[in-house]
Amino acid sequence: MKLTTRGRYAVMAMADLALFKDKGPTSLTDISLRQNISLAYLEQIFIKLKNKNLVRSVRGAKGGYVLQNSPDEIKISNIISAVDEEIKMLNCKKESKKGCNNKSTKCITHNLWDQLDQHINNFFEKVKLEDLVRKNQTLNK
Amino acid sequence: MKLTTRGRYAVMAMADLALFKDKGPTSLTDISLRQNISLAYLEQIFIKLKNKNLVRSVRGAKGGYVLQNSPDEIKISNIISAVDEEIKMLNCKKESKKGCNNKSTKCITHNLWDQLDQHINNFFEKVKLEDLVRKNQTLNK
DNA sequence: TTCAATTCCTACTGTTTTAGTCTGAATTAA
DNA sequence: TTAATTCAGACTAAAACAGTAGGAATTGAA
Repeated sequence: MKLTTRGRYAVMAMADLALFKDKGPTSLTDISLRQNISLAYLEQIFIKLKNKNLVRSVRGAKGGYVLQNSPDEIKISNIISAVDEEIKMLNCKKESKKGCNNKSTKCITHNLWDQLDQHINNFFEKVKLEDLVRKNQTLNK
Repeated sequence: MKLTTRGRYAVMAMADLALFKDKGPTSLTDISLRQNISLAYLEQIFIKLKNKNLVRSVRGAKGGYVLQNSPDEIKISNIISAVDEEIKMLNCKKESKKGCNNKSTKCITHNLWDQLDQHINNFFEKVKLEDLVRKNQTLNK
């Protein structure tokens, strides 16, 4: 799991979409203004979200994007991996090509990174878009 | 917690040091050969480890580096943060300067990243250098 | 005393990633 | 027809990353 601001923007945008999901398609212009993210950058991000079937697009005037599933079905992990590609953050690629088999001193840290990666993935697997939106609403009270 | 190969190299090198700690100072040349990390790069990394008092240096011929504490007292988190500087991986800096107070939609993801960061820190807090070395030894059986 | 092994110090560099920008085309509601 | 939108792809500035290079200082051993 790679973690960049692009991933964070994606989560913010999807949360925004969730908040306004009852008002028809949400345009990127709106999200751009509300979340203060450059429109052109959002466009790039949404192409990826669309390709991964997380959102559906409505073209033309009054168009925008709509969530493909309900917020309680969308995992944060899906959003992040949609825009940030790679799942593994630090792996043993080099060593594994040279025959890393978990038995050499070189790969003494192999398991450690593996476990951490599982940890992070697990964390984002548990959190749904719905959780963020709910949290935001209570915070706004 | 930022996670790069530099941090991983640092952990590998420290683990190597732990494995050979009974044989006097370990030279970077040795570590370089055993762990297959460039000597010059190791030098840079060890300057930082030394500045953070994780290792002690012995200059001159037959010199090298020695762990400052016993492996069961050295947390992985200390090693990584020593060489990778930053603790926070993704924060709300921009927004916080503009008055992010956890109440705005903009910072809807604020808590999420905070929690994740705690998660990761917590993970590396629990693991000690000793754990890696022990694991390596059993794996070598 | 000399030499080789070592740490120490600092500057430089090539590559990749990141976070965008820019331009323009296609689509469609009003 | 027009304005609002998505779609597409090339381009770019800056930073980070991983590593190189060159040499100075220190010190154990021959």
